[in-house]
Amino acid sequence: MSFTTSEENYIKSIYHLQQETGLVNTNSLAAEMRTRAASVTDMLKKLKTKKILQYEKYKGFKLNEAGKKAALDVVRKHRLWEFFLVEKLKFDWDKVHSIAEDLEHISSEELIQRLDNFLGNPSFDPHGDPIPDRHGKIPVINQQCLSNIPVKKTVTVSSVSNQSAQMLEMLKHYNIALGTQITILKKFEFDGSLEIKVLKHSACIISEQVAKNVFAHYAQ
Amino acid sequence: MSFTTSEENYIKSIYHLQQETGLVNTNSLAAEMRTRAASVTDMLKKLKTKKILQYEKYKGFKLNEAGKKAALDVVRKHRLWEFFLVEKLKFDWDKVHSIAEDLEHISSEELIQRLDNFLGNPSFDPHGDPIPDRHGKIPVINQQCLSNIPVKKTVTVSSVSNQSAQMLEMLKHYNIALGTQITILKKFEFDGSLEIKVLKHSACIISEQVAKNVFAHYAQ
DNA sequence: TAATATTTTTAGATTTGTCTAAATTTTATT
DNA sequence: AATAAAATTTAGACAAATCTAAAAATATTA
Repeated sequence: MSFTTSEENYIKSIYHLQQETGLVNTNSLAAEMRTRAASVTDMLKKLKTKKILQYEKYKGFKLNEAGKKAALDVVRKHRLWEFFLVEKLKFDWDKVHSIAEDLEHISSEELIQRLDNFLGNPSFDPHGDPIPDRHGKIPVINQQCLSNIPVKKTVTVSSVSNQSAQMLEMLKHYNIALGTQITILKKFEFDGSLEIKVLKHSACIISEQVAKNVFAHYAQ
Repeated sequence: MSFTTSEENYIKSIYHLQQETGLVNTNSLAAEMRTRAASVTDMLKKLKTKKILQYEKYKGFKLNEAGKKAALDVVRKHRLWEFFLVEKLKFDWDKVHSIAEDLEHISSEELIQRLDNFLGNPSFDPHGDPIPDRHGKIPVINQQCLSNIPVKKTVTVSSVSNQSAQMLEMLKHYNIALGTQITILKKFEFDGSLEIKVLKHSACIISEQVAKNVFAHYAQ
């Protein structure tokens, strides 16, 4: 089954939302996609006739297995292109999203398989997000946000959930990047902020908001 | 000025045709694009309002300077992507055209400039076609089809004008690729066929049809 | 040059994806 | 439970890109 660019964008957004809420509702999808609820309803009918959506009027909706596979195909393409843009073309990681949004809709199995091989079959994109394989299998990593890491433990940064330019700016300031090793020194109950030691740098304090968005895992 | 994918495809085809005939007419563009004459007329009106086309009803049409620059932008993107697909992803050169047809419509100046640098600013694509620079300047090469090379001269293959799978098959058979050195041994007046010597291979005879489609230049 | 053929354009329809405004259904609140 | 509010869907419109069929303009030829 093949999909239009617009269909793929809806599929991707539904997948994203249903990861968090199970069932998705019309308004939240409209908000996510910056479109109108009426447009969402129109597309839902189309996706239902394509048999990739469980959808009953007024009841909410979610992708079925075929729909999830379709979503993972798009996610795979998106993340492989992001990896390419950062690793090969030397883009900053916060500049690649919108270009990858276009590239992800190029439909050629062989292109993506060759790109995957050319890049060395990476498991995670430049933001630390897992890259599904061609069967839709997602690599797992035992990661936790910094707030949930106990004091005195040392961990390696594996992903960042807020990928805004503002967040990137903060992380640069703290010398935090993917792969950076961090030791948790102290937790402040008052505001949830953390004192941390970034390897090769002096100790510093990060807010709870930052700590909740930076994910890390224990040494492999 | 930016263009839709459809507009870009028309612009590219008009450019291609007007290189050969100067003025382009509706039916030949419809044939080239495998669409209907009525659709062409519709698009011509649009391109005229965008001020990139000289067009008078029933009189034929051609791109003006702005239109040519737009066409060269698309050609540049197409050929850079083809180069990427062959050199980096190891596609066969006859498999890349349709994928490059999609990639060429991704619009990001920075993407293309970075891709160009990543590829080492190539001057010619895998078919030997020149890659315009970002200003629309086309590298020139003193090339001639094999039929026009005098007997006893040795030349280097620089491009192939017919890029069909069938042609590729023939060239593989003759051990001819871009960069191959060929000596013209004899011309047969009867049917225009040529006896040639491909470097490191024994002499063979190619038809006039092949000779007219293989371009070559004298040693740099 | 008058009749015929070809080319090109117009008129009107279709599909996809979107929108606004109104109607309907569901949910929340008094 | 009745009413108000919120969420969702429907109805109808629009723009882009295409198409078919018919009309208009141009070119060919007898």
